[in-house]
Amino acid sequence: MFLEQSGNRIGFGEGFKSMTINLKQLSKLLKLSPTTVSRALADYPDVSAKTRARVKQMAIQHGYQPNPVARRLQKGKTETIGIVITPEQNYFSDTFFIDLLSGISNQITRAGYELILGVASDEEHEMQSMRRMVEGKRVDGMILTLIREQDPRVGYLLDRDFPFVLYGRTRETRPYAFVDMDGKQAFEKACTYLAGLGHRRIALLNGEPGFMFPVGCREGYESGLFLSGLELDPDLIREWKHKDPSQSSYRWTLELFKNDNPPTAILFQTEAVNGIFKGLDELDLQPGKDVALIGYDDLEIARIHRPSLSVLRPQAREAGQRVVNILMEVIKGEDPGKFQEIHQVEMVIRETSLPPS
Amino acid sequence: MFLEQSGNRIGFGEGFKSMTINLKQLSKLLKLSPTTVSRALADYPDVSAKTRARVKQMAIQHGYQPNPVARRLQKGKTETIGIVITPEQNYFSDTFFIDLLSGISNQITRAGYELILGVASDEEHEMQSMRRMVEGKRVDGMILTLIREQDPRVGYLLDRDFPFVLYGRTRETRPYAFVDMDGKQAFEKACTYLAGLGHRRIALLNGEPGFMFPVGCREGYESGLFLSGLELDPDLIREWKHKDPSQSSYRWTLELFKNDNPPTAILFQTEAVNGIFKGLDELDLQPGKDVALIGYDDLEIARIHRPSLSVLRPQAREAGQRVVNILMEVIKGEDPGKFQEIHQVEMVIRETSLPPS
DNA sequence: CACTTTTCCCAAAACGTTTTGGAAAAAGGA
DNA sequence: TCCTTTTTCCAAAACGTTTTGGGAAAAGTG
Repeated sequence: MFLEQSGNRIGFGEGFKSMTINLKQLSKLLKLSPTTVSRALADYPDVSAKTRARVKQMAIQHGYQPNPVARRLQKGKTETIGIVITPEQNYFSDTFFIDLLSGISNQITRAGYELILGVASDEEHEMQSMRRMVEGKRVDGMILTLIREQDPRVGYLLDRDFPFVLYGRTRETRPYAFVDMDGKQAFEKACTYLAGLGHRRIALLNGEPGFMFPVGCREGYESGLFLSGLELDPDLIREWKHKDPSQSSYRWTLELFKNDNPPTAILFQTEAVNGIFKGLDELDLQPGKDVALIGYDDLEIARIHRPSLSVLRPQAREAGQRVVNILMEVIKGEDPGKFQEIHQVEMVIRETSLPPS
Repeated sequence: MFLEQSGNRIGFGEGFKSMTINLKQLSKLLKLSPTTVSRALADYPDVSAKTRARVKQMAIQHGYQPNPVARRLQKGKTETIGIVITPEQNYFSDTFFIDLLSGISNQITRAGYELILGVASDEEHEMQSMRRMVEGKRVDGMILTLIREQDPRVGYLLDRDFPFVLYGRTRETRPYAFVDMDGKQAFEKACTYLAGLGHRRIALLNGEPGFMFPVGCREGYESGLFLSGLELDPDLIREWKHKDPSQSSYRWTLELFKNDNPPTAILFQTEAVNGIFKGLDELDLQPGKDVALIGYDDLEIARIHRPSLSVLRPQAREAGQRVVNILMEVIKGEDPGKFQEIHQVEMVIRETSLPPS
């Protein structure tokens, strides 16, 4: 094997002894032009089957992979998708978000793209991180999560026609692409289910206003009550704080039971479950027995706890994959308004959804 | 403002109306060569202060930012760092990991680099994802977390002299760079503290063998017992399963108290706390009152729970920043063996570390 | 003034791909 | 056979930077 080393630069990793071959070297080895080699590997029809096979074999043998940076420059694409998360995002606290991320990441890899991650401490840095990606030409598209009702990020991206997909929805009249869970249908289902068991006082411990996801939950709750012929009692609705789900839901739980006519069931986001359990414990109420509970999101704690928690379970992985597939279409130039998906949420009945005692 | 549009390509985002200017256009505007503009912006001394100022002002005015892809190609660097996480990694389950990631991300951004994220479902895909980054020339360096005692990733990277830094340690004789928490010192401190309160039967509910972090915990535990003049009783040591911390720690908690001479205190990783609480509850033992508890990692549950949990608290953010700073040095060609940091862990005494009753 | 040094700028090359626009050779058709 | 079509390949340009290797003008020096 007389492999000429001469053309082998140092670089792409400094101390790292690059044992990789580039297109020019490979073409020299094959006694072909770089053009032909490139086109052979890309399955262009204007290279004969015989040489194509020869090229591919040699490419594999030498472990040739086109340098992605060079390809990106030529193609005028970064082949990169951006996402920004925030630590306060307690959303992140369990399997749900990592499942979403897992679906996103795998699908991006499958497309030969890269996922770059920003971690921002607050809303301002979140915007800043996104702008760096967009204006710095570091990504071809953005994925947004934990959407607010009025979300400046969406306006920003729409204004400059930059490709993006939301996981969630926002209040915005211009068309945009999103994948969302049908929180409304989910809470409606849970609410009618509980009413069907005989519950008449069903409370809602909802997410903090400002974010979009509690809106659907509330709609579903109200619709569920209505369908079951129950009155809406504002005293049975409370909202936990996003920055501190446990503490705030704990306080609201105590509050709910100061009611003359306390609830026999609570609907809530599973994030808030620790506070609820603590509150009930303090009130000497048994979860599932004295108070029925259904949470939104199947976090680990829901399965672990005794009694195990009945939940509404969104399919995070699948949603993540859809987000990416849609984003790829939008990047290709498809009309974002065509891609608006609302996914069903399944209900998992476990031990905390019994009839009232 | 007569901005010539002619040179403005479509590309870098397709439908996205690029309102950005490139070096050539900027230099034309300034009636200077691209060379001079580039060098002015990079503060080379061979451009006069006057033109440098003029260039910078114009660059800001037009929001010029060098195209990172082009720069990377020329510089022969990707300006990108890779990290691969696994969802099963329950490590990920709370603030600890996101804090680490936050420190990493911010420091990387500060350096003008990018963080690309892989999400792998298991060990095999973890390796595969890393190889794609390394062999595909997609990153200049790797960050590794959740290190195993025998970790094939480390050997792989050492073999090809590829820059990397571990958060954690492994069994490997060749020198490599790492940032680790002093788990040994932490558990020793916790153990002697409990012994100082009068506890004589201190149990260790440790992480699963195979990973590196439980090794230090155990060493510290043993050393703490020794320093306090206590005997090591193998019956007081158990290991929870990484894939299912809550369930396994629950079972081991019950097991520990079948002992004729049961423990009055338990040291453990906070990840396992739910199982322990559940086990104690079932045994009608009050956490903190009947059994002292100190966990490793200050997760949200530790602060929320009543009684609140005494913990050992590693500084994840700072560690993340150090990992990046070190990685930058290693990429520059510095000897990795020079960078081996062990960070102290502070102990936070809350309500579950009282003397035995 | 003549020579050297310093200051300031720039043209050209390079990074590793893909695309463009042929061109030579082979095959087909009369 | 001659012309047309098809097949197969390739040289050159382009993507947007930074670096290299000067070179002209200005400033110093004797």
